[in-house]
Amino acid sequence: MQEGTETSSGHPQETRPKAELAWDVYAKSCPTRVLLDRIADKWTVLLLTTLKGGPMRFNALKRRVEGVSQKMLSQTLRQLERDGLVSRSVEATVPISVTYAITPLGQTLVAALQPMVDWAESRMPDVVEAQVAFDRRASLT
Amino acid sequence: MQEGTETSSGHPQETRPKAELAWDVYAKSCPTRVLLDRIADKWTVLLLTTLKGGPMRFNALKRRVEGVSQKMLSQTLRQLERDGLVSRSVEATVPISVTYAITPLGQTLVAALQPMVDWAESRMPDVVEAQVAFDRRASLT
DNA sequence: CCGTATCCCGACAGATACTG
DNA sequence: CAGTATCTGTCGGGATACGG
Repeated sequence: MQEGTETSSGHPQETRPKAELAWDVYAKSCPTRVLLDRIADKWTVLLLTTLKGGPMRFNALKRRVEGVSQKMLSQTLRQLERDGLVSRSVEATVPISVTYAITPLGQTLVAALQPMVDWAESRMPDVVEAQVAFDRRASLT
Repeated sequence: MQEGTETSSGHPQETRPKAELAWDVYAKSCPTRVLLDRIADKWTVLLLTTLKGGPMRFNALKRRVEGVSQKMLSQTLRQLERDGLVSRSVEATVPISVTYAITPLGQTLVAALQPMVDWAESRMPDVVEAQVAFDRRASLT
């Protein structure tokens, strides 16, 4: 396994064994970074919001999200399970079936993310407008 | 320039010219992904919250954030400026001086991000606890 | 059906050196 | 001081194939 296995580091691309300060990103205790690394994950939010609608099986999720590879799906789900945001239950049917569900903790996260989503929906036009203006200015240089 | 130059695509790693559906990540209009790509950016939130405390010069920011390279700093700042979240003003002093400040729009984003930050601070212990439990279970396999 | 293991490429961060 | 240019290594993550 190549990625997503670090136990508690939190620095995705730490490649400096020499420095003793090891650039603790901003302050001594900045839990924001840790959370951010999770949210930054391409599929985390998508899966969490999807599971908010109710428990789902692996392949159902795969179909619903559509674009996620098996690798990323299982990888992300395991991450989420490890973080206690999603629960995994196995039923010993003939072809084994696994169901994923959002946990209460996961629900609180989704709720906390809502203002961000709302912001995106209401303010994104402003951002796009700003981008267009910026690009126009840049292009006529 | 190699990265962060795409004008309106929004898909960071689109490498499939064949498919006509081109996996629009989840739904037809999902501004969440666009915003997420911005927030996922390693330094965006950090810079935004730093600038919330008041305007700053380039090197001042570089010192304050500590860990960011010139490249990533200038790159991220330009992104933020393009998105209309940060403003850039140049004073023609002898050694030129440039000041960055957060815009009103940027402030609304920071505000919208606050619940997420609060969540991180209050619930992160739960997450860490879940991780420890998960890893214990995994290790004794 | 539910994953894990392997291969491989492109994106992107960091370091360094140079310019206005 | 405020950047840009380039080079390089590392890692995310898609495709594929295989195991329980």
